[in-house]
Order: sequence, then C-alpha cells, then structure tokens
Amino acid sequence: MTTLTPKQQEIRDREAQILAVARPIVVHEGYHGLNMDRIAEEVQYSKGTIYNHFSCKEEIVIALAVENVNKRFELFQKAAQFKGSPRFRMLAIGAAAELFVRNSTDFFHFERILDLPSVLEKTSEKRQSIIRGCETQCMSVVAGIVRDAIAAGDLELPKRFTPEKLVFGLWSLTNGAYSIALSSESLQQMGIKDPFETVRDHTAALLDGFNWQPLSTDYDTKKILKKISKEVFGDE
Amino acid sequence: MTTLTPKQQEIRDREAQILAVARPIVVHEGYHGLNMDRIAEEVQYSKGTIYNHFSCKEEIVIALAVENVNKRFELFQKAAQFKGSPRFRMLAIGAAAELFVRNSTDFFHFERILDLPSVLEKTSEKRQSIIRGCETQCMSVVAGIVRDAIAAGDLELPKRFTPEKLVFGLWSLTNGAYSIALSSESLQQMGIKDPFETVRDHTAALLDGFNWQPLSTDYDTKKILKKISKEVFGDE
DNA sequence: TGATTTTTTTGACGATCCGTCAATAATCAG
DNA sequence: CTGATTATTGACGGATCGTCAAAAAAATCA
Repeated sequence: MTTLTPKQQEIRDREAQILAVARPIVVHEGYHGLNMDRIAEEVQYSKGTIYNHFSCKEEIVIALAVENVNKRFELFQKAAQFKGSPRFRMLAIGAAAELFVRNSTDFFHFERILDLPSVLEKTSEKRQSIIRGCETQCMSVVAGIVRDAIAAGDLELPKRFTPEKLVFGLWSLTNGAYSIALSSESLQQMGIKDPFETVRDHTAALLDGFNWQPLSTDYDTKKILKKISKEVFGDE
Repeated sequence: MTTLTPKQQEIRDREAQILAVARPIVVHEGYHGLNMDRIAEEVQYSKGTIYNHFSCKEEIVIALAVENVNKRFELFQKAAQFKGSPRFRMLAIGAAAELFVRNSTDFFHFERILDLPSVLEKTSEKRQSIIRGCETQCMSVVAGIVRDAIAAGDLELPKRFTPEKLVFGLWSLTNGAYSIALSSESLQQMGIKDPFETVRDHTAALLDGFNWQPLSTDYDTKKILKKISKEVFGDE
C-alpha cells in the first residue's frame, strides 16, 4: 500500500509519458495529426497498452486539458491573494489569465477540440467534471473578489445583478479575445497588434463602467502590474 | 451563356442540395456524424459526384459557414442604418448580433469546427477569404459607427486607441459569451440563466466605461430596443 | 437520326486509423 | 519452482476518406 512495486511504478509513470508524447503532437499537428499508432510507436508500447490507460483518443485530449485547467486554477488562487484593494486583486486575476494564456498557448488547442460536442461526448464523465469543477472554482475565486469589493463599498452592482454575472462578462471578454486572437488571421490587418494590451484596456473600461473604485483613471496601471508580477508571480 | 441547359441547371442546384442535406447532420450529430457516404445516399447521387462539388469534407463545412457569415453581414448592415445617435446604432448592432445567434445557433457549430487548424487547413483559400472578408466588413461597419460617435463629440477614445480596438472588445465580449453559453454546462449552475441579457448589460457597461454619450443610465434601453426591432428587423 | 466526342456519374478500391480481443509474456504468491 | 494472476501485444474487423478507370449520359456534328 505505502510502497509500490517497480511494475506499479512503471504503470503510473506511463500515463504521464503518454501525455508528454501526445501534447506536442496535438499542438503542432492538430487533432487529426494525433493518432494512436503513432503514440504507441513513440512511447515504445503497443497500442493495446495505451488503451489500458485511455479508453479512446478523446480521453487523451481531455486529460491534456485537465493538466492545463489545474495550472490555471493555481494561478488564480495565487493572484487572489495579492495584498491590495479588490480592484487591484482583480487586476492580478487579469494578469494571471494573461500569464496562463502566454505560457500555455496550447491550452486553446485542447479547449477548441473539446468544444466539439461530438468529441466531448466520448470523454469520461470523470474528467469532464474535473474541468467543470475547475471552472466553477475559478469563477468562485473571482466572484469572491467582487463580493469583497461590494463589502468594502468600492462597488455597487445594478439591481438583480449578481457577482457571478460580472465575472461571466470578464470571462467572456478575455476568453473571447484570446480565442479570436489565436484563430483569426484578420486581426492583424485590422490593426490590432497587441491583443493582450487591448484586453487589459477593455477589462479596465468594463470595470469602470460598473463604477468600481478606484477607477482606472485614478491609479497607475503599469506600476500596479509591476508590483503584482513581482509579489505574486515572482518566478514566472 | 445567358440560358442554362437543363443539365447545367441540375448541376447548379445540386450544390445547394448537398448543403441542405449536410447542415442538419452537422448540427444534430456534429462534425463526426457527417460522412460522405451518408450525404451521397441522402442526396441520391454517388460519392464521386459529391466530390465534383466539394473537394473534401471540410469544404462542405466551410461552405455552410459561408452561408452564415453572409447572413450576419446583412443583419449588421441593416442595423447600422438605424436612424438615431451612434450609441443607439451601436445598440442596434448588438441586437443584430443577438438575433443572428438566436436564429442560427448552428453558426457556432461550424465556426468551432473551423477553429481547428487541422480542419481549416484543408479548406480552399477561396472560401477562407470570403469568411475573412465578411469579418473585416462587419468590423468596418461597426468601426464606422464608432467614428461617427467621435465625430459627433459623443465619444473620445484614449490616446492611441483606435475604433477597431473598441470593436475588437465588443466582438470578443459577445462572441466569447455566446460561445461559453453554448458549450459550458457550468453556466446554469453558476446562476446565469439569460446570457443574452447579461451580454446586453455588459456591452452597455463597457461603452459607459469609455464614456460614450449618452450613457446607458441616461436612456431607456427597453424602449430603444423595441424601436430598433420594429424599424430595423420588423420581419424577423 | 445515328455516329462520335465530350462531359458526367458511378462505386469498387486502396489507404488510414480507430478500438478489440485472443494469444502471449511477464509478474506474483505460495 | 509452479500455477495463478495480471499485463502486453499486434493482427484484425469495421468505418470512412478520397481516387480513378470504366460506364453512362449529354452534347456535337454529319
């Protein structure tokens, strides 16, 4: 129980091995470049063995997505702990989201694949619920900051407008922007050279629109962001 | 030249037939439910004939997407012609986007499939550029409204902030929201029952954040929207 | 009209890839 | 060391893509 036989150890490690082999394939050659025979060849085990770990191809993709959403959740938690006013903590969340996308551009590859219902359908309920759980937790962390802002008197939401709704807006904005930025060729020719900066500007405007104090015009964004990246993400 | 032989007529019509058969399949059974043999069977032509019209499966999907983006562009043009202040015309654009999504939920099916690089890769440059063109034109129409607002003195953008950047934000927000709403199961359980209403609120907040006059607090949204749907989209 | 050329249609076929499973090999327990 | 258990293997069946030589249909011409 406490100690594993070498065989058991080998089996445990293999799952990570398979994912390590699969990840770059999906990233560089897309969903259709990923095929089981190739994985089998690269990890030096037979196809049947791969299927002992993952019941289908889609299960590998979702496993990769799980690795990513866990990382995101960690970043969000760190960010939420930034010492400062709620509005600044929200800025830290934005920085976390940006950092996440920058460090794992590949994330969107997996998320896009799983956006296809015909793909998601084949994956296990178990891993699906892990992903949903991560989403919900991230949402909670951020909604918590909104609640703190309300409690502190920095923010007053319109009638029947929940903190979750506000978070949904931020989530849509950032996710939508990164998603477009990664897929649409036309962005460049429309004159948007730095989507990240644009997203920062827009989240600021959105929160200003809700009159969340202090307004973006009242603080030095660059300065705060520098402080955040030093204190929260010092190492990345 | 001016008149077509019956045979040529038949060939012309067949393309539409194929798409008409393919669309519901993709919508209801996803990308992987769509297969060429099945299409061939349903349109009562052999597979080879299908391949005379579309060089591959992906080409059918992108053709369906083209049908949709054209529809969206039409709606946007109509909306932009609404008689009223730029801010209200922008409201009309929002209504157009919402109407588009409501009437063609299936749109996101095709867009998601084409988000996979491994799928898009196989499609013709011709159809790709049609789609890009529609995107660019939509962007231009909306950016035009922003410019009108600036010219009218209703809006002043921050330094080095182009109208296109503002449009990109709106586009991200709405697209992101609809995309999440359609795919994420977790939304409901987070308490967002009406994503459309939430999107309207957020776009309003975003534009307020840029201090685009008149602010959403200064007009009766419901009233204006009713006017818009009567005058612009009377029939839909 | 009937013969000839051109165009269109067809579906059998090769190729690829998924997922299975009976046979084989490795490991473990006594 | 031996028999029981567990893990591994890769050949195979099935599905689907896209091709292409042969057949059918249409168009052209005498």
